[in-house]
Amino acid sequence: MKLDQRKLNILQAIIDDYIISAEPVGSRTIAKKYNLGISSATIRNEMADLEEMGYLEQPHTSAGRIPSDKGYRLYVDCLMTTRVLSLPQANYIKELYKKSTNQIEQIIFQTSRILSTITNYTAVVLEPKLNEVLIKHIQLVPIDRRCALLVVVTNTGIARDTIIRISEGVDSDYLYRISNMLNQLYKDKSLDDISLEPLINMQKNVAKNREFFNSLIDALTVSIDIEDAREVYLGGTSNIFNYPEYQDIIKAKEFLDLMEQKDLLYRLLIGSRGNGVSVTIGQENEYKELQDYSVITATYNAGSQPLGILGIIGPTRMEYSKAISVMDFMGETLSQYLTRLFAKE
Amino acid sequence: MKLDQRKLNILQAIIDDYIISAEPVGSRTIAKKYNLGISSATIRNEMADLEEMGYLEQPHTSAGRIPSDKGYRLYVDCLMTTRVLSLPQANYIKELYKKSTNQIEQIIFQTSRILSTITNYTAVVLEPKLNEVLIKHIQLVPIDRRCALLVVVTNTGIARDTIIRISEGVDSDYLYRISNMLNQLYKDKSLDDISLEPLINMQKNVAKNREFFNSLIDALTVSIDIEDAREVYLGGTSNIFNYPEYQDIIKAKEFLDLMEQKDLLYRLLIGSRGNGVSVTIGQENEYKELQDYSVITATYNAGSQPLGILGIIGPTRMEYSKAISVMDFMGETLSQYLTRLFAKE
DNA sequence: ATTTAGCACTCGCTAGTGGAGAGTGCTAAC
DNA sequence: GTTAGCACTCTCCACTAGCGAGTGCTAAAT
Repeated sequence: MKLDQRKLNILQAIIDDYIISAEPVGSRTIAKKYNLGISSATIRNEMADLEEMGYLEQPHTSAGRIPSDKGYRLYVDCLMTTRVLSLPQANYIKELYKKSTNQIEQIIFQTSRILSTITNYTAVVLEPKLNEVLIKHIQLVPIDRRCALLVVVTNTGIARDTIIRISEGVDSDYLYRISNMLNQLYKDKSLDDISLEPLINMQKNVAKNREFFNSLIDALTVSIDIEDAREVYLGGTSNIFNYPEYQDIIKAKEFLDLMEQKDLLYRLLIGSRGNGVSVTIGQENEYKELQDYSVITATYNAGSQPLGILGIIGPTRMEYSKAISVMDFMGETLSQYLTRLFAKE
Repeated sequence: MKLDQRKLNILQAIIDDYIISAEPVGSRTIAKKYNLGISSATIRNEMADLEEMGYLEQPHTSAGRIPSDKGYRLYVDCLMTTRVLSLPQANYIKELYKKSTNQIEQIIFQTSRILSTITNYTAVVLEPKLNEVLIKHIQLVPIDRRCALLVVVTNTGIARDTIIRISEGVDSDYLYRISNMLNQLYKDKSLDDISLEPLINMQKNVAKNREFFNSLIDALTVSIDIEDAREVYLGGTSNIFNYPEYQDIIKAKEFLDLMEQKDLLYRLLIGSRGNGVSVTIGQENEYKELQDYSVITATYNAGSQPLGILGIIGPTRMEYSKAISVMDFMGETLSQYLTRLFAKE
């Protein structure tokens, strides 16, 4: 069977309609609302064909048709009318960003809120990470007699701090000397090729302060495991309730439980292919738990350096056209913002 | 009318039963299940009295009674049998803490998860803050030619970082000198009595690098506004769905929207009275949005220094006895953990 | 050879009905 | 003061009937 233009028109009409109404679409609706110049009977025949080809589904006999994941895919790739964000909307977003501080976490948090508010879906935003994270500075800061803070600053603008306990003989002078040494050892080194060996050797040679070194090595190990610490920011989890397909309390709970699994969200975002905007529809998702949803992701960067990923999660019956344009714009805007922040010159 | 012992016994039985069943409790149920030695008819009379006194409510004629907020209050203050956590449960919690790192945020996050898992309610945990937050260290770290990071470390073990843009003439040597100066100015000062004046003067006197100083002053202002940045950690938001009174999708959405208002949760926790465990039932809550829920909070500290607050939010029909014992234990355990971490000697 | 009108049939949704069950309040007896 | 008995109330559930939307098929029209 061939997918001729008429079938495509009908499919488009059905999906457009279903996205708005959330009700199975019947042949008469299409015939009346969309002037395709054919009768409902003809549309009925075509719809039967489209179902056979896998683009439509019927919830039960004598109901209208709803799009399948395959149908949505075709729609997203070929059928939908692509939009550009309206100027007022674009300005609105930019305006919101102006209120941000320069704290990276603040900006990312803000982004998740803006995204969920504007799209009405649940937003997930991954904290930035450079491909090559370099250590810019390491410092041991004495807090009181028995504890100190190890602060590691990277070129992504993120500082991590870990408490370490210190033993009797360690004073702030000593900490200062160790800080200097750590800087010499690790400054401008990539997180990936940091070796703890020099520290371990040192521990062996210096008989005293053994406990302190243990603590230090532990803390450093934790601190440089940046990947582990990339926070995922969530916004608008309750938005899912706006959609009739998730009025069911069981489904709602399922969704919320998913959203609390930070590692799942992390893998979801990380796994999104390529640069720019990417759409994953229902069963296309590699995670079973998410195969009832559609996910749209977009990358953001500083200059040409990819930094992180933002995404929205909603029902497969998503307003793809609007959502994609928003994601595109947000990725772009955030990139601009961060590029300016990190500007090399 | 007098609240004699028999009335109290009946009230206790009703509340105990209702907390488990979530169904209005009838006189026959009480007569059969709890051996009070009186017939259902007598209980009926007493129940009518208790209703008149405001301790019970009737959803509709010919239904059983449910406790009012006032009833729960009496229950919590006088009637319920107080429990202590069983040893296995206590050990279980301690075991979970052993997996934590020494990163404060990690510990607090962990706490919110443990709390929500064990109680089956939604947990909120406020990041620590000392009464007197002292700056232990300030450092400007060059990231690249045009931007640097201002890192402020406090004695609470929290580092905050803010990006600042730097102008042409500023090199890492210069940043280093400024860092030293900042440390001299602000080290061991309380956040409350930090004055930006010296910096502003400096900016006036040093004609060049005006832009850099602007940026620095802004960043410092943001960094020392610690109160603004106290993160509230949430756990188990979906737990609310476990309870029949929140099966309604509209109520559920309301709840989730509340939980996204970090500032509300912040004020809720901060406003909890006194030291130790505190229970707020329904309408007792000063925030209208939360008058359908009960909140139990507990403080945690390091030594004698109060640090922060943890809380759980659930239906007014809460397992107060169990919840209170868990909160008590968790506050204690977290305090011990942090006390050891910050131990002065 | 398509396209369309007509029609019988299917299925979900809704409103209405009628017990069953749980619980109350009252009265009168204990 | 307590209790048994009873009439009454109200919710909940299952059942039914009818409506409406939509389909697929057939036969006529283009």
